Formats: sequence, structure tokens, C-alpha cells
Amino acid sequence: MKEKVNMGKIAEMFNVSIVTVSKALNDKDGVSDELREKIKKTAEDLGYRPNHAAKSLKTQKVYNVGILIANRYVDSQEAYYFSVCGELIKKLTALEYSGIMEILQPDDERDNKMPRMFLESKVDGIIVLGQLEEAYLRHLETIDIPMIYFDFYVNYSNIDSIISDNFFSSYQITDSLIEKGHKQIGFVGNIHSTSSIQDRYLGYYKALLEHQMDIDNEYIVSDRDGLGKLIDLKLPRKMPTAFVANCDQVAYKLINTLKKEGYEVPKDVSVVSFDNTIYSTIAQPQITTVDNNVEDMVTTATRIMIKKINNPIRTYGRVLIKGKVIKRESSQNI
Amino acid sequence: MKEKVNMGKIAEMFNVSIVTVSKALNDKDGVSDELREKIKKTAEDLGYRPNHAAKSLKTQKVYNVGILIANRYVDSQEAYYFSVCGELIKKLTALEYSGIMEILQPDDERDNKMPRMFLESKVDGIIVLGQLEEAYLRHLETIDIPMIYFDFYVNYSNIDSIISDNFFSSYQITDSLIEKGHKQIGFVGNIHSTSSIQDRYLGYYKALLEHQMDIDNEYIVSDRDGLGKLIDLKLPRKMPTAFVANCDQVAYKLINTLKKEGYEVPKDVSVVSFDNTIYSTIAQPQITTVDNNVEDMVTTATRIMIKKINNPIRTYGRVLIKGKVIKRESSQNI
DNA sequence: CTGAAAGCGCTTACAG
DNA sequence: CTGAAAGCGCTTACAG
Repeated sequence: MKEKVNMGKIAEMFNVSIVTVSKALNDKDGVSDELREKIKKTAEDLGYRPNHAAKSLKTQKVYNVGILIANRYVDSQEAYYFSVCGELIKKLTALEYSGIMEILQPDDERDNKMPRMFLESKVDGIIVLGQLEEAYLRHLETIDIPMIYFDFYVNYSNIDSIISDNFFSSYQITDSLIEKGHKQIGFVGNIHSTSSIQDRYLGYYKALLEHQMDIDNEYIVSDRDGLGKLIDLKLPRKMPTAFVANCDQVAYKLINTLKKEGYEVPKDVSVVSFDNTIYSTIAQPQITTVDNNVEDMVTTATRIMIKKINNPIRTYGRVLIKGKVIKRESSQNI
Repeated sequence: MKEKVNMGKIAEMFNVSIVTVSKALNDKDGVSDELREKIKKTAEDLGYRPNHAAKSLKTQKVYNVGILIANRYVDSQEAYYFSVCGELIKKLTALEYSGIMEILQPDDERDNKMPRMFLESKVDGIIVLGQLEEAYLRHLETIDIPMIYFDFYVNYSNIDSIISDNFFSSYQITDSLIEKGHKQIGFVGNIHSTSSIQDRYLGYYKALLEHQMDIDNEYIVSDRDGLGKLIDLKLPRKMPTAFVANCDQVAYKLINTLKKEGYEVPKDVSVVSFDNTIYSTIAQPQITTVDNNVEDMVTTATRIMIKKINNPIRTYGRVLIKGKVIKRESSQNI
């Protein structure tokens, strides 16, 4: 275990060339099965580990995928992006890649500093987890290795995106409220804040339109300021019978606000939301929500990334992944 | 941006050798300041990125640290280990290292499969985040790169550990209750279950001893069975005026149980706990707890890891990191 | 089936 | 201050 063992050492032991050892260990043609097996066994016994750097130097691939995530997404106790990150890493490992995670600091985002893992040629491609500032993204898009945006997209750019089908899911869950007999349905979220909130708003709107229900601006409640910081919710004077909240955390806040003002959920007001995070289960009552189907998103993202690494020309556009409605106790028939 | 630029190309442009370019870019002696600046500027303009693999091949270091974490710690919505992981990665980045995260699957843990990042020589050292099965750890300890256990230790092993000072923190927070005038103080936790609960129990005991307060077995309430599964809490018939709970989640349960039985917190009974997790803030009232001081733990772990990479002989033993008491509303003067 | 040769892009002594 | 030489551990044509 102490002496460094490399292909040369194994080659010596068998009186063959390094080329033969390389072929044997990498399951390439040109070695007899018998010799291959013996070499493999010896490598195993000696605890041989291929020198990854040497391989990379020749193949020009490092078999690492970078995961870039802004500090603001990992700061809170809520850990949606972290669990996505975990899933990404599992999938990458299964595909013989490793995941290098880097957290983008606010200063670096402002100063357009490229990720270190890119500058140091440590990754073959980058998955950007969660939206970044526009100026930064424009700068980032000048890099010459494959990139994928995960969980967001930007209008002006051609970078492939993996996103949950917020529009369709929102349409579905709003529709389910309408089917339960609700005719006044509000929406909670700053619709100018992120594309995901916007899409959810539009899906909600589509459901209303299809049922000839007009949108009432009174029913649209903002949840955050321009910088994304959550603000206190101001309930409408005229109350709807149901709310579609743009995420669980806000739905959780909404339910508490409603209770404080004397409304019962779901008896007086139904609440549904998105993301199926911890907030949807610690709320009283537990919240009917949409699970983003992270599993599917992650599988798709890693598969596309590896295809792009092997063929950088190919593009995939915006890939929409359908969510699943999780029925709980916060919504009921009217 | 298209043509691959390497040191050779830059050397050509200036009619100097690759050695000179290398020295210039790496701030080594042996280049005139003037030339150095010109080379650096050109490298920047051309978007030169050093080939990390080539550097590694020579230096025998990859400048990556692995973070190994069992799947069971990242499966739940609660994300303590993820946030630790995030902090580790930030610190590593600041120290010019990258973090490669790998999630250990249950099967691989059972089958003693070494982490891929190790087998593929992608990391210079490994930080193990959270306890693993004993047999697996014994196997893991045969590897020949530096290793650190984070947030746990094992009695039989010599691997350096970074752990929170549960004993001392518990002593401190119990002492703070005594200073508030409490004389009957209970402890909630199965003291035979984990070393962390045991240490917290002993710290609690030490505080009582120092104030000549006898321990009353009636006041010790178990919280989980032998397998770690949480059980319903059985309140003592004779109620103490305060409880030290072994973690926030159990404190949260305790508060709800107390309320159900008609006790007010903190008016009738004060409650303090450990970990400063989401449970401590969603409880009503919010819980006085001990923050593990992840910041300090992480700083220490990364610093030690890098020292070990540069000098693998040196050992650091069990490093205890002090926690910080976070005062909230669940405890008060008697 | 086997191997000699070249080379990936750097760094590290060492000589001038 | 500058550079020629050697070499890190592999893989990839290519020749036999």
C-alpha cells in the first residue's frame, strides 16, 4: 500500500509493455483474456489506482462536472437546491463522472468572476443550479465548455435549460381548485420577480381563462421585494375562497397570516402551492402542493450534459419536466 | 476563445521559453517584472486557463478534497449535513482547493466499496461527513491519503476528528438555567443511544454537580428506542421547572407534549436544547438552543486537511469545537 | 495478440 | 534573469 504502484510496475511484473497493461485494465481489444484477467487481479491486489491526471492530460477530459450555485440559495435552512445537488451528484457518479460543487459568492457574481473550477480546467461542463444575475450569466456564456441551466431559463440566451413545467403544473393545480367549485381564486407571488413565479402565474391564469373566470387584481398578493427578500403578506380586503401560492414557504406564511386574521384553512380558504418542501408538511394543515419531480429533472440534466461533453455542437433547448400534484389537507370542496 | 491556448503558445508570442511563461504566471522568481506583467496580461486577454491535469501530473497533487457523506444523511428534508457541506466547499475554495462531493449508497457501504473519487485519484484527501458503519470505516481507514472525520469520532480509530464540544456546551446551557434560578432540571434523551446524547447528558450532570444539585432519575425522560426511532415522551409525575432536551426536534416534541398536558412554556417549564435547527425556530415559543458553530468546525477541518495533505505524518486527534448558546423565548427566570 | 514511439501541458532541478 | 532537458503516467495511432 505504500509504494506508489503504476502501470509501469505492473508491466514489469508480467514482463509486458505498459500498453498491454493499459489495454487490459481498460477493457480494450488487443490482450488475451487470460493475460487481461491476471493483470486485473494483480492491479486489484496491489491497490492500483489509475492516475486520473495522466489520463486527463491525454484524453483532454477530466470526467468532472461542475455544479455552480449562488450563495443565496444555500444560505437558508431550507435546502431544496442542496437536495437537487445531492441527486445530481448521485446520477453523475452512476455515469462515471464526479461532481465538483462551487458556491458563487455575491462579490464574485457582481464582479463577473468566472468559477474557479472552470479557470482551473477542473470540469468538462457546468450545471448552473438556480438563476444568477443577468450580467453574470451573459459573461458566463462566453465559456467554451458545455453548460446547462437547471431550474431556470433566460429569454435572451441559447443555453439549454432543464426546468419544471411550472406553467402546466400551475394550470393543473389551479384547475383542480376550480373543479372543487372555487370561483374566486387568488395568487400569491411577486409576478415580476422570477421566471418561475411568472410561469406559475400564467398557468394559473390559463386555468381561469379556460373557465371564463376573469382575473381580479385584488386577488394577486405580492410575497417578496425586487431583490427576492420575502415581505409580510397583505391579504386582500375582499377574500377569495382559495389561493395558489407560488411556493410552499410562502404558502406556509400565508396560512399563518390567514389564521391570525381569523380564517380557517381549508374551511374558509383553501391553499395550494408548489415544491413539496418541508414547509408543506410542517404546516397545519399540511399543504396540497406540486412535487417538482426532481428525479426526472436530474436524470435528464446529467444525461444531456454528458451528451454535450461528447458532442458540444448539439443543443437541446428548453426541456420541460412535468410535476406531480400531491394531495393533502389544505384544499377542499366549496 | 476557440483555439486552445497553452503556455507554449504564449511563449512563442514573446519569443521566450515555456519555462519563463510558467514562472511568470505562477509568480515564481526568475522573470523580470516587466516581462511577467506582459505575459500575465496576454494570458488574461487570450483567456488562458492552466491545464490542471498537467500540473497535477507533475506535482502529484490534484487540489481537490473529497467530501464523503452517506445517503441516509441527505435523504431527509432536513439538511444539516448539506449546509455543512456547503460551508466546507466555500472554505476549500477560499484555500484554493475544490470540493468533490460523493454520496455513499447503502449497498456500497455494506460491500466495503471504496469511494470512486479515491479509486480514480481525484482527491488529495477525504472528509467523512457523519458517522458510517464501523466495518466500512475500518476498511476506509486503509487508504493512503489523509482523512478527517467530521461531526463524529470512533473509539477504536486514530483518524483525526472534528466534533462539537457537546459536553461543554451542555454544561454551559444547563448552567445558564441554574443561574436563572432553576433547581429542578430534567434531561430528555435516551442516554444509552448515541455518544452525542451521552456527552450532552454528562455535561448537564457536571453543571448539576458543581451546584451541589443531586440528579433525580425521575427527571430523566427517554426520547427514542434502541434503534434511534423517536418515541412518545412520558412526562414525569413530579414536574421539574426546566428541561434540557438533547436536540431541537425532541425539544419541539416536548413543548407540544407539555402544552397538551396544560403546561405553559416557559412560564411553567423552561426548555432548552441543541443544534439550532429549523425545529428551534418553528416551535412556539422559539427555543433557546446551542448552535454547533459549524463555521468554526468547518474552518478547522479544512485547515487541518490541507496541513495533512502537505504533511501526512502529522496527526491532530479529537478536536473539540465550542458551541454558542442562542437565547430565545423558551427559557426564563424562575 | 503485443509493443515502440510520440505526445498530452506542465514543473522542477540545474546550468549558464 | 533565462532556458534546455527530463519526466510526471498515461493513451493513441501505428507497425509488426
